[in-house]
Amino acid sequence: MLIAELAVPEALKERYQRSGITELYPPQAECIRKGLLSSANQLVAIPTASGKTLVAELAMHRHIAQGGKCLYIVPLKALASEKYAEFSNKGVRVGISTGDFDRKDDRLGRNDIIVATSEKVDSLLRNRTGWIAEITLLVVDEVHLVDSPGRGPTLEMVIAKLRYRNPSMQVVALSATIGNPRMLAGWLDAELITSSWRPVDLRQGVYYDGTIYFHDGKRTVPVVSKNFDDLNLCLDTIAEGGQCLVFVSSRKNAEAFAKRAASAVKREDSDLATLAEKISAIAETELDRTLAACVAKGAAFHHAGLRREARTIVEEGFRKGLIGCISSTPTLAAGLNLPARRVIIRDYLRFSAGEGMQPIPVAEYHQMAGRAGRPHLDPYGEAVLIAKDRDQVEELFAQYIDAPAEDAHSKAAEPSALYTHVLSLIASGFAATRGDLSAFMDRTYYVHEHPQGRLILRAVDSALAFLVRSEMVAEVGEHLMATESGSIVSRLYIDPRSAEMILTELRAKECYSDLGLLQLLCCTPDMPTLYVRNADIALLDRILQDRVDDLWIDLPEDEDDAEDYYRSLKTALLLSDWTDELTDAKICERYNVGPGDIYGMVESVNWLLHAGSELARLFRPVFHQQIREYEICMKNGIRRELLPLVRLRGIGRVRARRLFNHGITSPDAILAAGIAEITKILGRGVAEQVFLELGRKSRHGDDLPSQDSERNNGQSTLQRFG
DNA sequence: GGCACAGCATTTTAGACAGCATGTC
DNA sequence: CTAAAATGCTGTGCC
Repeated sequence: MLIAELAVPEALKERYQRSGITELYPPQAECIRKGLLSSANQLVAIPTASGKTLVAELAMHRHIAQGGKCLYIVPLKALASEKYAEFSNKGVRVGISTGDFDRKDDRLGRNDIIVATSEKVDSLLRNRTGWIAEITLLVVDEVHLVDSPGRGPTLEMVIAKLRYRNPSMQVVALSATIGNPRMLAGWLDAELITSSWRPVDLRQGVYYDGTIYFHDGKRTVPVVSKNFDDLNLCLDTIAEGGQCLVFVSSRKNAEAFAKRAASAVKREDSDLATLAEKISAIAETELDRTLAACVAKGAAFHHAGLRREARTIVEEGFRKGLIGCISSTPTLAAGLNLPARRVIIRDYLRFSAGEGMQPIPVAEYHQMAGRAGRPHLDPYGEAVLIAKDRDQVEELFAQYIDAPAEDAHSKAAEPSALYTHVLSLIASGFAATRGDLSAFMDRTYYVHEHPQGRLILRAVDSALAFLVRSEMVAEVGEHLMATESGSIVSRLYIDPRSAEMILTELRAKECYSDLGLLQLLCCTPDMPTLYVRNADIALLDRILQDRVDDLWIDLPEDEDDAEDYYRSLKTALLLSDWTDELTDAKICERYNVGPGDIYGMVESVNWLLHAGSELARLFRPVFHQQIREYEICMKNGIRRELLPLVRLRGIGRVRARRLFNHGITSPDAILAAGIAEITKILGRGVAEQVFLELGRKSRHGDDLPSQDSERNNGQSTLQRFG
């Protein structure tokens, strides 16, 4: 089917034709034939990289041409950015909304396409964002993730909510291949499009003892390294002029492989040197330096311990063809689209808490294998599993290559998932009685899969009981309504169980303590916590003794709960070190984490600190100011004494500390010191900027105490420059 | 006594969404 | 509980 024949705007067709796209791929053509452009709901379950985005784009542009508005839901922030860039500059207005980026909500609504994560959409629904009602086309990328235990229920509820609000909205759901696409399509009232067609030939095989075995033949891999088969596979691809992606099971493995690959590849190249220099320039920790050293020789590793900048540099270096191979944890499997000639799935077993080593799901294998072969650039793609012995060759073929994809089952009946969703249904007007709640549940994938829906109704009941008990929902006769705290908790987007913990502790504590608050937040189900090593326990016990007065939560009686307790304590200590201005390098060493982990944890706790300060504002006002201030400390990684300084534009962690150590502790002191003195400390550009701002503030009379500062608890004049 | 190191025992182990209001070195 | 690599520990041999 030709692009030119399609009922979509001419401008879009011309754009495609200019970039060489003249004909649809077979699965795309099938979507058109099955009514994509005449508002039929569709579930498109086809392999990665076989043109799903184009299907969505065609449908979106058709809606926009008719005055409609499109919402594109993705599972990851990185994917949101990728899609945002992809849809932009094609003659329509595109917006993005994730926790990171947000063009203010009302402005956001002016776009034709809005790309957002599922949680963000849920949050927008909870805040009753007006433009949601204008959505005429919903695109859900990676719908099969309704199956994921943690976040699947949110996606499921968001889809159900949107369809409830906009009954005539078209739904286009994009999915990886799954075992039960018919079931999922049934839920969505969607036409099903399945296919195994791929634009680039994908050869899947198993390596054993110098040979890759394919269904239709084999390929000998030259032996370069005596001991390392994985390395030989990698070098083979590079020698052939391709690039290689190696999936391994742990960060340590990823680093170890990259080091080995680096010394084997040893490519010397000025572009590589520049790239390595870029990493060195931002390097603060040992991890960054190791990465720089590997990149200089043409190999890299990739995992969530890396800071974002470092990850981006690696991804770009690979995309440009400079880096020959990346060894990666699953970060790259699910995230960005970063194809390579050959993908090596080296570790198909991965540790899972409580279950030991588990084989990765078939779906994940496909996701990794699907990265093989860059359209228009590689003649073919190869995905290779590595067998440990001869028998395993057959096993791996059966277990992965020839295995059917897993079914996607709803996880919405998981009791832990429903607290937040039941509250949100009541607080944002989807349900006003128990009957409404159960009627709404009928619209879920869970009930579509289990028509009786017993389990989910029981989970709804127990969630509701909790919400009533903790006074977030009030039940008056038949009527269910969110209380003030319930409605705030729903909008803050934290788990009601977290909110309940925070509220009880805030109300119970006589004295405020930064560490106590951190510890509390880290005990919350919304906070990811650090792994506790054996050697940590002694250290943590000592802290437990030394800082009894600061801590808010006691070691639980039950020994089974001790691990979680230590985990949250360790996490709280890391964050406390961050606001104590320890360097990244020091924190990484002390807690055995990467800089990326620090960033992630600070981000999570910031969100909870914000929630905590909002809850305190209403229910424990004496603590409010202090929590708000500590929130700023956490954001900047500073002690309280620097608070007055970071209020200034252009002054962050480092500059504030430099000023403070020169005895300049407040904006007033800056003015008093004079521009010459400040120039000596911060340099001319920054000093001028600071004085410009100070001048502007006083002209506007902004240096008078603001209304807020009456609640100031004796903490100096923080509000002055707000 | 001190130290290098083989060889055995123990330890450790992936990822990432949300609020808010805009800018670090 | 399952694996495998990294790390820790012990004991030996050597000077």
